[in-house]
Amino acid sequence: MKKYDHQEIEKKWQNYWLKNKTFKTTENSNKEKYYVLDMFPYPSGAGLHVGHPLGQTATDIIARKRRHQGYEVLHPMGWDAFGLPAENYAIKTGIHPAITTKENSDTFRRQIQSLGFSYDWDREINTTDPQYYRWTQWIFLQLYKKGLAYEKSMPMSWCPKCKIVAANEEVEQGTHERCGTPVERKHLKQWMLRITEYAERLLNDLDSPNIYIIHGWGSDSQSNWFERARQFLVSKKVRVCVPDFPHTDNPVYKEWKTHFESQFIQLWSQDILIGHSLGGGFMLKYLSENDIQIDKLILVAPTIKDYDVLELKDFYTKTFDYDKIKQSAQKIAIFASDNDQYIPLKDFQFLAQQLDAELILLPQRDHLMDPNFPELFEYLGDIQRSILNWPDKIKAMQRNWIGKSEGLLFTAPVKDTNITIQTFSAHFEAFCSDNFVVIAPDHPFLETLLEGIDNKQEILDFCKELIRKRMERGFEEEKEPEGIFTGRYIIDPVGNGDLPIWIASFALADYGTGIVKCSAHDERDFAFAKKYNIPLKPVLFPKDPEKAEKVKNLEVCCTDMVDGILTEPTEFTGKRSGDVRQEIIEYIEKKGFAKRQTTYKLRDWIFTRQRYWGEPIPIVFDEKGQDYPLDDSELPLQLPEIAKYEPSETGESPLASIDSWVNIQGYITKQGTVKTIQSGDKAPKDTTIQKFKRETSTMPNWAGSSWYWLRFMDPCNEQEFCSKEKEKYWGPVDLYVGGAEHAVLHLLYARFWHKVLYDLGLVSTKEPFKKLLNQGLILAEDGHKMSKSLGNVINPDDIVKKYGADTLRVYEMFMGPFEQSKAWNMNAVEGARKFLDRVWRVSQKNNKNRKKESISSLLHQTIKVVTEHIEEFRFNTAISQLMVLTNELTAQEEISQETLEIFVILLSPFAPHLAEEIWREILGHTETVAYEPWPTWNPEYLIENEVTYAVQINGKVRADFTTPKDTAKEEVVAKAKTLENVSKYLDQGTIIKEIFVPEKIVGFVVK
RNA sequence: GCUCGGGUGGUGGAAUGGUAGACACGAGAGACUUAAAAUCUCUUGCCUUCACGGGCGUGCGGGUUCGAGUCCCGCCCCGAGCACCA
Repeated sequence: MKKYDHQEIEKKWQNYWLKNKTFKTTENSNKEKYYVLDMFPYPSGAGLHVGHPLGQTATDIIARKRRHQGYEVLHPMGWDAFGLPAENYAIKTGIHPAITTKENSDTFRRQIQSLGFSYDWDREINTTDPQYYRWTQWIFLQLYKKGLAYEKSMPMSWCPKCKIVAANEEVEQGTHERCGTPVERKHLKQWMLRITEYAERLLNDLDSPNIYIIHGWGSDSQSNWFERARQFLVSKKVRVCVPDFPHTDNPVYKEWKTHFESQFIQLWSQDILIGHSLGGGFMLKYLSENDIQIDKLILVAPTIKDYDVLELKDFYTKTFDYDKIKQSAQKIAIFASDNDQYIPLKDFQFLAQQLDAELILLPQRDHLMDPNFPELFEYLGDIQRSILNWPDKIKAMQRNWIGKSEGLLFTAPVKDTNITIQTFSAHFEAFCSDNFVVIAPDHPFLETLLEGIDNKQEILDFCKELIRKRMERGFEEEKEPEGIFTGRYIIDPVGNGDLPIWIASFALADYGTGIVKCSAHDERDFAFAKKYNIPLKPVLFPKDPEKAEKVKNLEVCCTDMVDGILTEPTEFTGKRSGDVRQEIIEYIEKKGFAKRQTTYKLRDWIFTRQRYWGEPIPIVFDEKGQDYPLDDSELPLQLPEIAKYEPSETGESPLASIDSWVNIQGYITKQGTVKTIQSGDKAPKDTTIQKFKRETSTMPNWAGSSWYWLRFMDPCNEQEFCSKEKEKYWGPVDLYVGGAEHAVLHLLYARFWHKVLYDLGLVSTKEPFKKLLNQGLILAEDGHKMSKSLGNVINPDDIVKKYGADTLRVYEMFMGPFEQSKAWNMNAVEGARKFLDRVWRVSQKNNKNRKKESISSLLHQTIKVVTEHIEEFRFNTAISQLMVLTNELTAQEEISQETLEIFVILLSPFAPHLAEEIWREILGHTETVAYEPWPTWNPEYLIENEVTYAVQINGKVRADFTTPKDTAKEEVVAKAKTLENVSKYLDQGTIIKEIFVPEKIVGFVVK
């Protein structure tokens, strides 16, 4: 027998796949598409580590299985190659980062190819390629033109020794991690992106919508296309509700309103309302009269007046509040026909105009009642494609990061001045206790506030010291808060008198308004007040008299709001504070003390780095310092060659030192963009040649990864970043797999850019990644993280060489649940190899003439389990099922061609080289196994002829027996009673209950 | 503190409320071999029993149920992420 020579086999088929472009993606619109994407790696000098193939094997298994199942699969790979390591290496060695990047990506490509992944290498992209980053720059310009990019002077961490701006993650405890020098704060102008403008949508779209379909006059949930639409949405796993409204022939608006509201607790801002005919009219009236925020309003042949039908009079006010409706929904669409027997076309046009709605006109379709409604279903399909299927953990992290909180904004005059300040409070239940105010030491308003105070300078110096200490502390929590009195008071709008304003070390300038009203009922505020002897007035007391006494004597603060009682104002006395939140808001708002306000923790995105190795920002400044976007024809704005990679003395990017690059001549086009011009050339008519300076900062390395999944759809397009047609076909990414470390930054930035492109009409979905999964961490054998310094790093090359790529793939998939961290185990690697050895031996027992098989039940069981478990990302159990089958086949003398073929196809996603070898060399096929149809299981074969019953006495198993499958219940129970170890127990009492679970359990309850 | 996971043999891990421990690693025994490796077969949660069997077992304490690793209530521990967010 031939030996299983993994080195020979794997090399052979890898070359074959590459040479024949076996995995080249085509765009066949007859097939259903599937886009499966890995988070593309940064090609570091260290090469691939064993964590990379974990996610990549999983996506490869899915991609291969989908190809077997007849999908058109997009499965690409590329390099996120801008970034610090290559630049730092360049500073040290003088080697151009492009050279390092190329070497590293070559290594990565070789390593990835050695694992047999089925990527389409014709679509490989690299973010540092000018043909790629011209589009990164182009998208930046779209943001700029939309007003989403702006310049702002920001304090940055500056290392005086390295003369370099350090990123936050490079600063450790106030010192530069590379050289240990304390960093300084330096104000530098930075480009910012207004991600905060999208905060609400980034938050809301994490939740999936509810869709409501509202029927019209004389119909119900089963009429027209409603039931089909419901089924369609249910099949796409969208929550949908099609209520039946009362008295449909004689509808009453009030009744419908009550009924509609009974269908939901609250309409959320991601919800979608679809109304047909009178259902549309109902929605128009409802949204005119109620303050509702929804995502989409879809009106299908809506009625906008009663058309003198008596029964409908109740639904139409004289005019709808079109502005209010417009503000209720993010998007409004109207489906209508030009030959509607009830409604004239001009009414639809009028409505579309009033609502700024998209009018989708379908010729000759009457009142749109046909159950077939492909246009609407396609529209709903687009909605469905935007709904996220992400781990709760990642969603929670994003919510946390966005950090929405709703509270009250109080406005108060400052005593002895003519200025007012605003304070934000999310926990205002104890507002009667507010006794002092704190302001952040770095609050920009501080100077103004202190105007006229005697010891102003002393206070400002103290603030400086507080800020210095905060920097030094870094991410450590403060042990003891510090502060100083400003000498100012506010006149409390809610009537607590004059409250002193303190500067407090714990107050944050960039959260809320940076100023807080404080009370005795917050642990931190309480500690601060005690330290500085600020008088306190507790108003909430626990029911426990002993505890209440302690609060009264200011020994402890009471943070337990639910048990507390608000003592003033009297309206609330005797109520538990947690129950009166809403009442308090109304009370305060009514009295005009404060306004509702929502704040977010999310900050705008600092989009510039003073570095060389990044995308140049395509902005220029005229001699007055006014900024202009470069004209599209100027893209890509290429990185110039440079002699020294160090940043300049002033903290500017190294690019600033290249005069010939920075200083240019050009003119302003009619569109307000700037085109450069060679000296000596003439400017077009009506324009003048001016001097400009280029922006010298580069983009952060998150930029290139914020849209790359779109480029994979159309990687060679020179006219657009991606054609609309291709985006419509491939988008969104169906499955996205990568490390959880990107839970917030990358995934939030990517969603942000995608939404901007969506708003510009350049992509068709609101969200880029439909399903997201994070692979678990692979730890070293000792359970610690793998690291060079510990010397416990496993290099995939070594495993591939010694055991083979298929072994590595099977091992990593068999280690445990995909999303869980797990430790490497060399013995288990050998176990995976032994499994493949056994498969190899089994394959030699192939007999082409053999027909019948005695193991068809197990075979079909295996098809079912492997098929289902791959889909559920339960690769470990899928493999264990293949092992069970292999062990059974090992016991067989010979194996039929058919059985072996099925087995090989099932194995091929996991161990593609071995599967291809058996498929071609043993089973004798001439084409690749990769596109063979995936086997299906026959439920009939799953049924065993014999079943085993367990017999339980009072829930404990006492015996078991096998019997033919169809044995009647009475017979099974009777047989169970005769068993020796059962009758023994039955004799000890009387049977008070018999339990029979078909094909599983016979139980007796004996007393 | 908040959020999200998780706790099952010596180990990694399996178990739509229905025979806990599939599959694999490790360990032990045997077959083949001069021998070893490889391969194949058997055993392997703990306690008890010559054996049949019995008892105990899924972090802890309760509950629901004929029956709970699984569902409910109350805790403990571990991991990850966020955190001076008013």
